Amino acid sequence: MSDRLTARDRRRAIVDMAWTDGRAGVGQLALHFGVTESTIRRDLALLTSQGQLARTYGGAMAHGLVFEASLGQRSREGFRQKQAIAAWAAGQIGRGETVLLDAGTTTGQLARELRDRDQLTVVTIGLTVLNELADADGVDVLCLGGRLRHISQGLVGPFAEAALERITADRAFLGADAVTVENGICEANLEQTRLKEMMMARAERVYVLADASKLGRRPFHAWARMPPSWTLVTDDGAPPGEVERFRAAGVEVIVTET
Amino acid sequence: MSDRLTARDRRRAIVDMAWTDGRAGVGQLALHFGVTESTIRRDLALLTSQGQLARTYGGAMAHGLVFEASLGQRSREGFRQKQAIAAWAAGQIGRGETVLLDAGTTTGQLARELRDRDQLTVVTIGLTVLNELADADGVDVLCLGGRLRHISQGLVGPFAEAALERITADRAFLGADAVTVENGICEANLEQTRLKEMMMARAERVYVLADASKLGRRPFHAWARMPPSWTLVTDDGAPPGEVERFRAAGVEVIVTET
DNA sequence: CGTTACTTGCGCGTTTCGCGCAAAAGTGCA
DNA sequence: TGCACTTTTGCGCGAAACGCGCAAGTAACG
Repeated sequence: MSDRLTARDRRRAIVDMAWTDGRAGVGQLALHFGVTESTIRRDLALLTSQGQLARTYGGAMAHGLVFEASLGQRSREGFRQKQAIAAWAAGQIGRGETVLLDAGTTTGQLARELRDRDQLTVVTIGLTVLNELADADGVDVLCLGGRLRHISQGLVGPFAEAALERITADRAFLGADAVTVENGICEANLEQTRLKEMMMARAERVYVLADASKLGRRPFHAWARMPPSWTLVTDDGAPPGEVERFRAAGVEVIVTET
Repeated sequence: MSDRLTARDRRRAIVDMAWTDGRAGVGQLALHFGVTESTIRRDLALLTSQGQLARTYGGAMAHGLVFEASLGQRSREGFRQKQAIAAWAAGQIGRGETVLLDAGTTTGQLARELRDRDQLTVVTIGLTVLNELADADGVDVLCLGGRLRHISQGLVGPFAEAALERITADRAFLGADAVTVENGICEANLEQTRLKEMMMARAERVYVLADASKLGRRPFHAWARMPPSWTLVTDDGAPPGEVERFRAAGVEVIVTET
């Protein structure tokens, strides 16, 4: 404080302070560095535009990375639908059960619903799921491991497959890029579909969580074969005809109300 | 929008919108719900006090869980030190290498330094590391899997151990609850120390990242045996005598300047 | 039906913000 | 060293956002 720092150093120090204390006030910072509040405001504006801080009234706060990453990009659309689907799914899970959770925003929502449970074991390959349950002391969380797919924030590959062979679950909740009556779950590549097939094989009951926008689409050409019996959970934006076709094919379909 | 919602519903909707869009403005919300900005401000104040939102200038944003979890509790103290240690460690890592990263805040910082790298493989059991690298497209990230320890945000157990047997790394960077000259790394239980021993065995070079506060303490009674040669990275808050004792014992010691 | 608790809109004074401008400090080059 | 150029800083001012109190309106409950 005795001598003035350069602008860059001061800005880095501001970020540090915000990270350390969680929050830093304009006046407090101005006093600390011996500069005007204007200067601090300019710094905060710059740092905010760089995404290093989040501006608050009268100061700034640090904001985590995961937030931007996992939420900002994808779960923008269809939050309500996913929320409704997740809520229904959470209702199916009883005490003492072991459930298998796929990667994805919907399963992330489901994990969020499970945060306050206890006597529950969650096995997952999803980073969003892990984060939601990071502080859920009552929930036993098992991560299968694997290579991280940055796009889907999920783990795939041999580690996950090897670990899967060593566990079973009461229920498996899977996401999907798309679902059709004829072929089942569609994903970007075979590595993912193989993993999903294995997850389905290791669970007594299989649920596919897919909001209405996922039904009937065929964006890719990798498909996971479905077990004899499974449940599709979607929202009331699903075309009734499409729902009927699934039911006619022997699939149990749950339509949640948003 | 045609009809007015109840206050509680509106507040829940606000939280949803903030989660979905990442951020919601006061004016925008007021318009959306057909109420005054005052009302919105009151809602935001309430929701903020409940910890559901973070207030910003002119609106509010959802604040992730990770923030509260990883920052709020632990990395408060010693941020600068950990930062310096992590920066030095990052400097050791070259292109094309495979590095093993332990769980912990310091290794999380190290991961942060590696976000912009490419041609780099990171193998880890730390949730903080995964989160830092979730969007690092250039970095191959492998997660070993295991049971999640909520306290340390790290994975332990058979899955991690089994996966470790199938890989090796150029360097391993480990955290520690404490380090002593006589016994090496101290942790809360044997499960963790065993995992650390295995990680050390699978890497060519071993670095222990421990800020000054960790040196010489003995908070627990589980110890990991150290390899013949390893490097201790600490900060300049370390007592010179302590540093000398490590050096006398044949340990390479790096003292970073904060 | 009356009481109670809650919610909402409005007005007001206060705090904070952002921007423009000119002085000061730092940077690079001959 | 001296000079031109860029960056940074302080200050003033109008605009925006904020919190608070009050009165009217609305839902909850016995």
